[in-house]
Amino acid sequence: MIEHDGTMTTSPTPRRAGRPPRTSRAQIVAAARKIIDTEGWEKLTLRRLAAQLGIGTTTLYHHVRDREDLLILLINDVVEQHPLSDVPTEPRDRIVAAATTMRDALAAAPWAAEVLATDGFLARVGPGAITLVETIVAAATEYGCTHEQAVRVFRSLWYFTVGEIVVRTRTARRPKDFRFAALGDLDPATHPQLVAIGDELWQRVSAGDHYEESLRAFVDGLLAQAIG
Amino acid sequence: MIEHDGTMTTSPTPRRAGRPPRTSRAQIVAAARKIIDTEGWEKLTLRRLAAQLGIGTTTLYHHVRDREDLLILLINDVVEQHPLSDVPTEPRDRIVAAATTMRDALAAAPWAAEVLATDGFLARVGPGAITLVETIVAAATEYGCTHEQAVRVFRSLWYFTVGEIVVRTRTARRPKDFRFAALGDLDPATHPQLVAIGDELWQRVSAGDHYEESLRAFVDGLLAQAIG
DNA sequence: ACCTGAACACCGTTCAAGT
DNA sequence: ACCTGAACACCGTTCAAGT
Repeated sequence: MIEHDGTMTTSPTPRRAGRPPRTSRAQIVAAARKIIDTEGWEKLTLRRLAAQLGIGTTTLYHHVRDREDLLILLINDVVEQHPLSDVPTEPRDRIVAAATTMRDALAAAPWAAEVLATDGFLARVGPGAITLVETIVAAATEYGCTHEQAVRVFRSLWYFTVGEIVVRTRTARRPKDFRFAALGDLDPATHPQLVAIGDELWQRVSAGDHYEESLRAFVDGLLAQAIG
Repeated sequence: MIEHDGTMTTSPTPRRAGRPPRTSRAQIVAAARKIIDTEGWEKLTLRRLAAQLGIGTTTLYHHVRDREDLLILLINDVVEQHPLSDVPTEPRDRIVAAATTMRDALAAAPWAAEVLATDGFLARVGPGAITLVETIVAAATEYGCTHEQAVRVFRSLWYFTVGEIVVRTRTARRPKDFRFAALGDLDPATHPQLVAIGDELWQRVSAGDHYEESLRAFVDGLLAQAIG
């Protein structure tokens, strides 16, 4: 059956009776990562993955519930590889560090945007991600938030992070000759500021990474609103 | 050919020579909305849409570039139906009003989450959405932001809004018996705050709509960071 | 207990041809 | 200029059967 605890079935520990498995979840994750790295994540299908593993497609269904389960498995793998290091003592900085770690892990998984837009994601996150949630909630509480306020702080930052990842992923895939829009072609009478800004500045700002700076503004705003 | 200006081909205005079209973009949008409303948005495929219109599937490709183009067409339609009303005079409130309008329009389009996670979205938004962008950027400028800061303010709020929509959509589709996670089952030694919060409070806070409140905190934080 | 091929029920998109 | 059916090249998932 499916081990949701991530147990590797190649473990030498004696298991339930029956035919021993030839395929482990660890092997599946490794093969999936190989496909993603060499062919691109869009090419990751259950059929290809089975072929890569040299097994029948339907065999995969003994190890993952469905395609979504596979993607979440991969996300948890990536999060596990991005541990929170150098935890700051100041609660405010700790929130920023934990959220930035979440962002960096998701940014390293180009398929995150698709997973985040599907059902039941938060229900299946692994221990690594849960620890980041605890870190943020605990820091907010330490700062003086009630439990309810702390949960709201987490959710707000989670929305911001998910949005940044979704938009970032889309932008990265964008063809080179892409232009946000012809801002210069807009009517200056109705859109004076966008015309004044122009395509060049817009694109330059969009290309920059201002996640942490905006995150800090958000944290400050949320904590000020909660504590006063 | 494809009219990206949204011109209805049923218009009585004389058009380029040739066989007159039997299908208009307006008809396509109407048929798509009917499928979404009656069968659910997941059932909206090009094949079904063509069947609904009583035309061949391939005929659709004369009116929309591809599936993504269709979805963006639908988004623009929804945004057009959610105009920004009662524009506040105070810049800060104007930003909040414009962002909330964006959110409300996207929340009314259950397929928005998928579109937002695909390529080239911002490049194809219609006039209604562009006006909301101008409103936010202009208000930030009026408050004292430079153009660069104003663009950053918009992008930050856009991330937050996209994330809220993506997470909200997923949560809405979630089966009734869903539980975020068994927070009570976590080890109190490693996750004391999450255990203390518990499933009941977490779910209650998650179910609530705190978009505008958090948005206001974000706007305050961003403007304070920019202006000091 | 684990693995399998065949089959089911679909997709989006392209192409050459019709009116 | 507009419309079309057939075909291409796939999908995820289920099922009954094998070892």
